[in-house]
Amino acid sequence: MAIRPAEQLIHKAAWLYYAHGLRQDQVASQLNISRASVAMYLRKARETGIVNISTSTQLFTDDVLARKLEDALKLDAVWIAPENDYVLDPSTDIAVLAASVFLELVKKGDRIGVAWGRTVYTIADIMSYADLQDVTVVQLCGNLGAPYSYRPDQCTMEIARRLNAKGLNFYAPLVLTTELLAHGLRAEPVIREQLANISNCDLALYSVGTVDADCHVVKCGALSAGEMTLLRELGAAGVIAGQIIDAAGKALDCSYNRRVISASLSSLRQIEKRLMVVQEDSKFEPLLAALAGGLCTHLVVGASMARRLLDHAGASAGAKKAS
Amino acid sequence: MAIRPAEQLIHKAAWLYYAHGLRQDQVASQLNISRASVAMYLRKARETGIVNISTSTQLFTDDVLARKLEDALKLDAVWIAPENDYVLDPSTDIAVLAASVFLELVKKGDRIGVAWGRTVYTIADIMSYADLQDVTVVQLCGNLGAPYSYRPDQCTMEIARRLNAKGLNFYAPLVLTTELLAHGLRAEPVIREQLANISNCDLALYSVGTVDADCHVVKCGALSAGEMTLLRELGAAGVIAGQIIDAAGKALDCSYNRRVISASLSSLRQIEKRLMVVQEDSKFEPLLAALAGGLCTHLVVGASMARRLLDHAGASAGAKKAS
DNA sequence: ACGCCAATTTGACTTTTGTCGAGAGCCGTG
DNA sequence: CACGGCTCTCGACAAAAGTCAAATTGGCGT
Repeated sequence: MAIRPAEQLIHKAAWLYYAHGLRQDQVASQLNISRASVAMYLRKARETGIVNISTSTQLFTDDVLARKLEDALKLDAVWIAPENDYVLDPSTDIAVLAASVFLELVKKGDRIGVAWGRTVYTIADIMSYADLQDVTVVQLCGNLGAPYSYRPDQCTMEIARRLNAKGLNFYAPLVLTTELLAHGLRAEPVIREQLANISNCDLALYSVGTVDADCHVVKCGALSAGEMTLLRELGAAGVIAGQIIDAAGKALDCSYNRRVISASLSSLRQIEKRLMVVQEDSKFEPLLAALAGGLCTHLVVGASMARRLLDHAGASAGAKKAS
Repeated sequence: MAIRPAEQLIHKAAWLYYAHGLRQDQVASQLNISRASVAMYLRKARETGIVNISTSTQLFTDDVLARKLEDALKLDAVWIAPENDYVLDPSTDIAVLAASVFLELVKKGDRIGVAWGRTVYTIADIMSYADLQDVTVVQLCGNLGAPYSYRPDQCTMEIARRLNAKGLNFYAPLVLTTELLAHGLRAEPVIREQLANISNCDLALYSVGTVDADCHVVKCGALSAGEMTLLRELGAAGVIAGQIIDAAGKALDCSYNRRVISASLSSLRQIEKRLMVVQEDSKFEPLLAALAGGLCTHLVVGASMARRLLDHAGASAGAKKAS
């Protein structure tokens, strides 16, 4: 192995600056380079993850609203991203928070299941680097050949890369044309093994999808808008790991679900920590469905969604009491 | 436990600054406090560990180890050859690394002192070619007529050849039979000049030798095994450029050292960059002696040796603190 | 061997951050 | 209710960090 002077220098600069607390000009004279170069190296160090800066997310769990939601929804932990007027896109806030939360939840040696979607990919994209030994990131559901940049395998690999973990991909289409074919494919050893191992995960990361005519699964071509309309009439309430669930959080009894290659809801429920992240307020009903189905133990949402959830929980509790 | 408002502010400031990348003045206006307060909160956040800044550990194990060693041993630079399970001979790795380090340290117009030994010769042997004008390679110690392939003059000439540099040899025996003769030879103009010029070197390359019964100097016939045993009882701890040093890195007061024609330790210490390369783990004690004697500013070792050195440094630091 | 291109490094400049003393608010006490 | 003693906050200045065009270096093709 040839030594990489650049990386060597970056590392030395980062070490002296962050671990030793030297100033940049001191680092510069130590390494016989200009201070400007030191500044550049330090930026690279931050970008490449040679140094990690992480902040505690305690603030967001200590929120009164978060506590109330934990109680109301019987969740292990809830984080609420505050609404900030200075940020253009509140959903970014949620993703940033989710990334931090995710990193806090990951432990050495964990096996992590990752689903797919814009939310998950956004989280992966802003997640800071870490090096967690023996962590394995597994893909929870099949792929779609769609021209989307956030394919399941990409989400998995990107997160694995950021954590310096092992990525375990799973190359099957998310949905097949016939149930028979899906059944056969699920029986394939390489697929079966992957699916069987999902319940051994320690942590899952997913969002929930809507069931609109222009929702994610439709855009990806897994379903046509017409089929989706039909499914909604049958009770479709949300999408979890590529599967349609009803308002109770159960897998909808439909041909589509039977043609999907993905982690079963029951295996997902066996994962100890199920981190659900919801960015858009429009996902209220799908989220309720996922919560009803016990598909979530840890939740990251925005403040407005949190309030809606709490109102809803309060209202239904009140209704129950009244009845 | 509800956190106190002050702590809440610290968390918020830390979050906005570190996770969101806002500037301090933006954080200040967001929280309706002055920027000065923000700066103070951020310091508190770092001090109390609400934000964590860490340099990557697993991913750059060897680099981190090197930085720690630099700190512990007060060296200018340390390089650590990683341990690869797939390489049969780890010492080759060290030599390869040492050769590139050496080439990096050489500057135009430098004068380089080269000692001798298997390590140095191995380095010379695998060193890639370079064209360094005005570089002069000088021999640090006298020759031995032994049938070894790595005589001091060979090491010097080989390195000079590789660098396309001028080699300055020095034809005197390493050790003479009487102190008087050694004294006389050292006074010879041609020898004296060479020795006097050693402190003008910019870079030195050497390893350290052991003081076993079958060590290098014994094998070369400079000393008999019996003499070496005696010397070890007198405190011999290692061999540098043909001279015996004690555990403190000082030249051992003995007849042998007085009969040696070599660069004095004090002249070696005047060389700005002293690159020491140690391949064998068995050279631990000799290396400690050389380090104690300040005979090394740049160090290339293997990972296991590095760990031993760090353990030792940590232990002695602990002992000092305890006493 | 030569000159050209890309990448790196630098010095000078701007912006951002750290620090310090002054002052404002708060609370228990006389 | 006025008064110290206390902490917290602010404004202004000094120090440090970030940035960018220009210069240098090193590699590569002719």
